[in-house]
Amino acid sequence: MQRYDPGAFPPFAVTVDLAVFTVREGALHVLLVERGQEPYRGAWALPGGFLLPDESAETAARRELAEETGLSERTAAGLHLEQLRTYSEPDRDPRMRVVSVAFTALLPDLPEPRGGGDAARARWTPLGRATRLAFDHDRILADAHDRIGAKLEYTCLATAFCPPRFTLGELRQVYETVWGVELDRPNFRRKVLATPGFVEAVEGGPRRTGGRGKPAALYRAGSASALHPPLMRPEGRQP
Amino acid sequence: MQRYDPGAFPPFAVTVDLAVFTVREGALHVLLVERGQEPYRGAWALPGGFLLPDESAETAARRELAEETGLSERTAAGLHLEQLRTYSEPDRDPRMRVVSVAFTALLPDLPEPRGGGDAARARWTPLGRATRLAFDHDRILADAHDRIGAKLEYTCLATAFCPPRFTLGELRQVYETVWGVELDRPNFRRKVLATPGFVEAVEGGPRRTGGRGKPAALYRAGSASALHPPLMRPEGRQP
DNA sequence: TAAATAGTGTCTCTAAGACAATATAGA
DNA sequence: TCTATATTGTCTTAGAGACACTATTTA
Repeated sequence: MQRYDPGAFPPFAVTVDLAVFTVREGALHVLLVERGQEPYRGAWALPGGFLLPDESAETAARRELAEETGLSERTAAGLHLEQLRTYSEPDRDPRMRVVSVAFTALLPDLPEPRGGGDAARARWTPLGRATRLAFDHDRILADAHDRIGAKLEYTCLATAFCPPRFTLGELRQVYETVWGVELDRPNFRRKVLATPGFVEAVEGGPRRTGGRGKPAALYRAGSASALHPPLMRPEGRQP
Repeated sequence: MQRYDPGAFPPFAVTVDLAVFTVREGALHVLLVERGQEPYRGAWALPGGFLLPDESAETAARRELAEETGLSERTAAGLHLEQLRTYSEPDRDPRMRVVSVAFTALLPDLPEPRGGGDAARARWTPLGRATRLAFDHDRILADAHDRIGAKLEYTCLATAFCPPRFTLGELRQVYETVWGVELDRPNFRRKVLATPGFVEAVEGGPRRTGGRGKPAALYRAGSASALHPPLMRPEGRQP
């Protein structure tokens, strides 16, 4: 920022890439698009695109998210979106310098992406099959997965995976799916309810979680954002 | 990343900004440089600069860190450097679109930056007096401070603030300085020593921490990077 | 001596983990 | 009936917080 010589700086293209996750049928899914042009034509990639001249990366990410999922921009404006990190290796795009700001977004289980334009090529893909992606998107996706796993430990973010009203069973399944572990039901319940502002009880009738079993009480996301103390995943470490 | 039209993308300048912290005399200090050109001529700013055509942001950050501190690139290569986030508001630079990838670095207490070039304008500044910085650097600095405070809780990063051999008193002062709290000495000691790989005892003679008092045993950083369970700061929350 | 820091030991309380037992649904 | 889920409750244990006490240095 010191040597200031307008016009003499090396020009870069700046893009955003989105790692958009959801939990469906007990498996973590990520939103992928099929590339229509070279390079990597026909390969799957994270959705994203170039920043417009007067957009911040956050604004561009929210716009791309709305375009790719078919959500209204108004709905997309309320979704949880968070910067992951920026990828800037000189060779990450075969034909020019492209610096990409990556974001993660967590969505409740939504219908298959509809709508015109880019969304037509978008699909929810189980994380295990989201491999051999274009560019360095395998790496971005792995980083995003690590990040959300870690964030579930010390934030209330898991509720972003749930519909507006959810059962504690559904919330627990979010943790189990993202972490790939089984959690003790009674202990999970105790921990969640003992954390002020994590969830709030909702009147309305109870609902079944898995088809069978006793119907469960409904909750909505609370006002807290951090978890103190954290809800640590079992087995200590994971790096 | 989808609509690919080489040459038709909006061009951006890409820079790195560095929030370099150290603990001296019981206070958190940050490395600042005085700007020599417009805009913000004469104002203090975080060190940083443009990416060279074949550099990643990480490489550029390490190069700038070496230039600004006067450290050899070889020494700088071993220092802890971590991406904070990317700042891309359209109006963050008054004359053109500049996207900046911000990094944090943690250094042990070093002599005043020496060496030629940019380092001549660099100074360690107590965090409380690092205000009214150029561009959006107040915001970046605040984000960086938040981040390192949080990272001390669940990583072994505090040792990056210490010299190669340090006492537990020095390590505790790092926590107390960054968090702005007092920690119980015996409990801190118990926690650190009970975490495998956090620190390792070193033979050598004991050393005084604060001038007075019983000399303390020396330790060096261990091989662990994460802290399980975390070393939470008192009073629960801080946002 | 007093003051400051290092280090040991102890007690309490919270919270996590394990797990038994009961309740209510569908197949 | 059996099975699956929800919900309540109990017991044990690890770990954090508070704090007393001793040890060793400088002023």
